[in-house]
Amino acid sequence: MDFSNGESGKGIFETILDVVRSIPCGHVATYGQIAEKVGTPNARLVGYALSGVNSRYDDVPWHRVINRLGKISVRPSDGMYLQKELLISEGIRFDSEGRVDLEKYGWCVRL
DNA sequence: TACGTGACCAAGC
DNA sequence: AGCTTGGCCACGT
Repeated sequence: MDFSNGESGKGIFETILDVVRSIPCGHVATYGQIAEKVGTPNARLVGYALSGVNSRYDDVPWHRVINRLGKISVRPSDGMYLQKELLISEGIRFDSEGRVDLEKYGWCVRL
């Protein structure tokens, strides 16, 4: 991948990463919400961007990003256990189905 | 330039 | 909330 975007033309890639960085501690966001924040891409690109973060960036709380069902989208091979541990460390709880309460930990969606 | 891929989402059964 | 189908966009070869 060529991340040589420079300051002149920040690619959507970093744009998504920037939004992920803005996720507050102890909260989780869905791909759809991030997509909404970025304002452009489909949720699919969010997951695509994070796939790169997983192995390239370490300053992005990718573990706070989950799918619409409030479940971890990452495969066990990618570090899904790590994500669960990180979320638990933030105070987020998982149910028997490995899902998170979006109603409680959802980014700011709950009014 | 074109094809295939991907940590998704929405709608239909 | 279970499963299947279609669609969208950016990246790699």
